[in-house]
Amino acid sequence: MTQSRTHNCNELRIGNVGETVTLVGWLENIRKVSKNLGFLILRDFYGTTQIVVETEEMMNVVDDVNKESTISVTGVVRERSNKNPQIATGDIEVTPNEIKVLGKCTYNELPFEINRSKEADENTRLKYRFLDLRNPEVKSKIVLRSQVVAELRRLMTEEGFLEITTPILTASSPEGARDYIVPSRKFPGKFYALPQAPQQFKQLLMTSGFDRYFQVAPCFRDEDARGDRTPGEFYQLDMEMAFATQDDVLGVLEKVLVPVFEKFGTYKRVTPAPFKRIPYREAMEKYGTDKPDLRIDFALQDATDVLSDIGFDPFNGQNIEVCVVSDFTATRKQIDALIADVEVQTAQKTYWFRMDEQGEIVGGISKFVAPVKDKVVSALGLKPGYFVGIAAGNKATALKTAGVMRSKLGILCPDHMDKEQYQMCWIVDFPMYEIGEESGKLEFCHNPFSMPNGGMDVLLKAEKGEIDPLTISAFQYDLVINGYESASGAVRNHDPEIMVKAFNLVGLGENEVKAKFPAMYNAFCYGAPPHAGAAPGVDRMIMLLTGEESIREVICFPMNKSAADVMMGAPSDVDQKQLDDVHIAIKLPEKKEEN
RNA sequence: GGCCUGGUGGCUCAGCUGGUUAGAGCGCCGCCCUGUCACGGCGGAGGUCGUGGGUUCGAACCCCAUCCGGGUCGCCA
Repeated sequence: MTQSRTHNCNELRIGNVGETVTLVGWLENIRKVSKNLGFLILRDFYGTTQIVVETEEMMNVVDDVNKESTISVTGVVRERSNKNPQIATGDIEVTPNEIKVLGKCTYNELPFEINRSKEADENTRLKYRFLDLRNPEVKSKIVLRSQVVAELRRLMTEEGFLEITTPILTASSPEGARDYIVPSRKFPGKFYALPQAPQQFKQLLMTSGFDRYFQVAPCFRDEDARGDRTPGEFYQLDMEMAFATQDDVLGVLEKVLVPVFEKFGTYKRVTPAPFKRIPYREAMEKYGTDKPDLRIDFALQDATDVLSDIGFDPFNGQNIEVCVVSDFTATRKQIDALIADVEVQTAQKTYWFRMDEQGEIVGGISKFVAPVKDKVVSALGLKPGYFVGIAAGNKATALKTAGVMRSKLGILCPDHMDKEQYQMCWIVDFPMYEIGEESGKLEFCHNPFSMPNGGMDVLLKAEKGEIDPLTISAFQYDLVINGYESASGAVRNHDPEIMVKAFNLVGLGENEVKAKFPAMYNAFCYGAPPHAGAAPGVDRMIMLLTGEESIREVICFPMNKSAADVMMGAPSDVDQKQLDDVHIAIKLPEKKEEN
């Protein structure tokens, strides 16, 4: 390059008129008006600037350059005769003396148009992610992510937290998700694992005397993807505090997250701290989920008493949960779509009826409801214009199904859901134990690291049969924002005796604790501080801040749903030499019989 | 792994009850145009309709199998 840039493409204003400048960037578009008049749009990271070509020679230069090549333009800034108020540099244009190609785009046709890349097929976008990211709208999400992470680091540091990195190559952990494993060259037949979270390391840091730790931590889990869950890897704002209580952790996170949401959120209304704390059981009863969207202004109601015995077979002897929605205006078509939607998501049938403007029970299962109208109306407080969505089944199923219906109804009824805000709450008092669906036996509900509420006493009582272990809650909490689980944490069980007792209840003993968490158990035997922490998910936080519904939009180079990187071609074959080095023999799954 | 849904020029999509030459917009190429800004006008190239098999006089369309996406459940803090 003979001349480096003097300005970026979002910089020149009317005050620069007359200056000779050099701009560099990508040739976004050429609007050719005649043989010797054309307009080039030059785009760089910062913005765009119009270049006007007014000679046939210069036009010939431009004609040979494919769009999306990088070029350098040296010329004079001039006031535009036709200004464009839509763009920051719309008052001026540059008349070039020299146009140089810096990096040729050898293709005259692209896989998609840059400014409309979001409409293209996702695998194509991911394969050409470097082009996709040229789209300012796409790029802006990554820029915002960088700013948010910088702000989180600043605020955490301000609160006295140290950022400490923990190993990426570590030991496989027996709990939770499938591990990504890495073969060892020096230890034939043994494997490292990538951490699912720095959980044990951060607890060891507490035991080492670090008082407040955090890390923007990569976490690896070999599980299938979702719209809001990437396969493979994701990032957490992992944090832990020594000698801290649940209140201390929730307080810090409220202090850090509220300003971030206020500053970077698409919506400017953010739940003020302290956030509402909803016990797990109450959340299930009222919303049918442990991640309720509190932007929706109605809760579930139990209608078992009024509806289970109306002679409608699916309700017979079942628990009935209903969503009662006032001023309901959705069409029959929308109701059908809603019912179908809920059925797909829950594999459960749902039912409905309405009270029309004349006060008659109509639609859906009204035939069965109309005979007991008075009872139903008074029990549910119905008025003309009300809609009732119904789920039936055992208690848990009815609640869960009605919970899904509630979230769909919210979207359908703007009067009942003010979307343009962030509604945060803590779900607290998660149960410590549950009956495993497969085993039928008592199991840990979440992870076994959490301190039971009541400590040793409550475990001893459960052991003696004085209380039901299912009633024991843990100091375990989730942060829920607009229906997304956005952070999860706990007061940890730092006492080896209580830990062993907690394992005793699920039929395991000291040996199992030692075998599963050798380093942590050992460390806790040398004097551990009570400690507590949490881990907000960074990717999901950026989704909420940007309003994106696909998590892949907030990750710079995401894998596709099947956990393939179609741009880099990962996963890929490796040389036999590499396999030999790490003592790996490949045994492929047998192919299905071909007929 | 189960269920739902999709696969038609480079991109986005239409294509009816199976009917003979598979369309549109954008992009690309050529010509025209002295103030465009989603520039405009005229013309053109570009498709084995994901793949394999079947039904039929005839298949983008119907059937079977299979591959590849997306959503969802299982799974997952």
